[in-house]
Amino acid sequence: MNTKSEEDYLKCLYHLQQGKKNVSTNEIANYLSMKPSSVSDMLKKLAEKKLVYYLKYKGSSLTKKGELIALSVIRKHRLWETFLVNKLGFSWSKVHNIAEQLEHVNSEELIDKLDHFLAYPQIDPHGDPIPQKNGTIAELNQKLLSELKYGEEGIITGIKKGTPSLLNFLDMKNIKLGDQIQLISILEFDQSAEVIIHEKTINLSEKICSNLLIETLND
Amino acid sequence: MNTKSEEDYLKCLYHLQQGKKNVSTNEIANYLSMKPSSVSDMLKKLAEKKLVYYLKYKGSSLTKKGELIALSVIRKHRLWETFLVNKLGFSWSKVHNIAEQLEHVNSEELIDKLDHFLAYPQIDPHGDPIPQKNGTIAELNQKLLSELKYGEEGIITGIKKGTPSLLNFLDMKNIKLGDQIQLISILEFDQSAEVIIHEKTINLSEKICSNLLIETLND
DNA sequence: TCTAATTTTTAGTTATGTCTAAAAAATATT
DNA sequence: AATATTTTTTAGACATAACTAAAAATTAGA
Repeated sequence: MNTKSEEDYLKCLYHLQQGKKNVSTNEIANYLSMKPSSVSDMLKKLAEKKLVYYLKYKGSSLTKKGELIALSVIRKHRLWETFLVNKLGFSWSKVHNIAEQLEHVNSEELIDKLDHFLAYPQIDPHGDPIPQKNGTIAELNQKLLSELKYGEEGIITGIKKGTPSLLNFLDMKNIKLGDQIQLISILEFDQSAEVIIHEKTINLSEKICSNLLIETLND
Repeated sequence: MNTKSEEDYLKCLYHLQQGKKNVSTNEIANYLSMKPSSVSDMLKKLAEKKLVYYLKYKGSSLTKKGELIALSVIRKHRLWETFLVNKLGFSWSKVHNIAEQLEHVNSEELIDKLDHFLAYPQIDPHGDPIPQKNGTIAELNQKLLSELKYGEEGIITGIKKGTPSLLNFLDMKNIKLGDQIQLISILEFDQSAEVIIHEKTINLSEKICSNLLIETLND
């Protein structure tokens, strides 16, 4: 088993590594709010355990083994966030710190059963994909609501241009980040959209559709 | 905040202290699988934090402050066990180790919301009472099924004389430790009992009723 | 290319929480 | 009551994971 600290480093490396070959010691220190010297020590240790590639002064990256551990921690984090929002009624924005603790609870059976209880969710309430048990993870795929295909669904993850009037409108309709939304059709005469949200069909104007960012899954 | 280690000592002290004034260093060491020297060190530290009373060579006991922390940890432990069994479908006997980890997750809001989600349970799946938020805790109150009042309910927590044939019978009926049971009435002619279990009414013979231990709550 | 600035590592320190071994106190035995 | 046994504490060591300060390597600038 790995310590909480090791898991935090692996997860951090996973996030910082996206699209790069190597991550610098300073970047990690900055991300984790630690001193570079502490990071050097830990990288040496993780390299000995064959969880990261590490060349002095040249940065580090995850090995396959390290990546799988990082993904399993991220999986746990995102499943717990889904639980906190969907089952306990937490708001989107308050779950991160709690999930940071829960992600280090160690029991494979617990995570399997939680996954089942949540009906095998694919995306967490922030719209991030949940890694599967085998380590596969769907790619992020953010589009405007107006760009969805008919029938396609996803999670509202952002607002392109957040004018107060738009935010007010969303607030009034009780539409929040993290809500699931499905596009039914776009009406030809005004480009407004029929969507299903909160299990009801409503109509959203073209202006709204071209400002809501939706996270969909690749098949 | 307190460390996981401190919380473990406080909880241990709470359990060992039941009915006694003082707990010896060796008892604690034995319970926690640690060396007495380690326990001495920690007791000194907890005494400084005013969580335990501690007189060298004379044993230790919880202060009011320490007791409240112990109760809050036990509350978390038992709520999580209830969640694991009732919501995730774990068996009674496999939840302890997982709850030992979950009980140290630190978020008052999380526990409040979990309590609500579980519909404010009073007893955990082992039949132990769940401390309330304010630190009150119901007394243990184990009786034979045959001793319950009509309408009284509780949780099956043990078997007085576990003959194989009784265990087989319970197995066949799918009656397990941790199941909720309510006594409806006892029939006069053979002392057999009408009970509700698993939301169905069934009849149990006198022999069974005088061998099943039921944990009830005091009002 | 040679120095200056930046990044990274090493060396040594600290706090937590465990351990072993030895000393001290309390309890039990004769 | 004096000694033996048991319990408990103290003293010193170790691992983990952070830190500071200084040294070394790398990168950037003139």
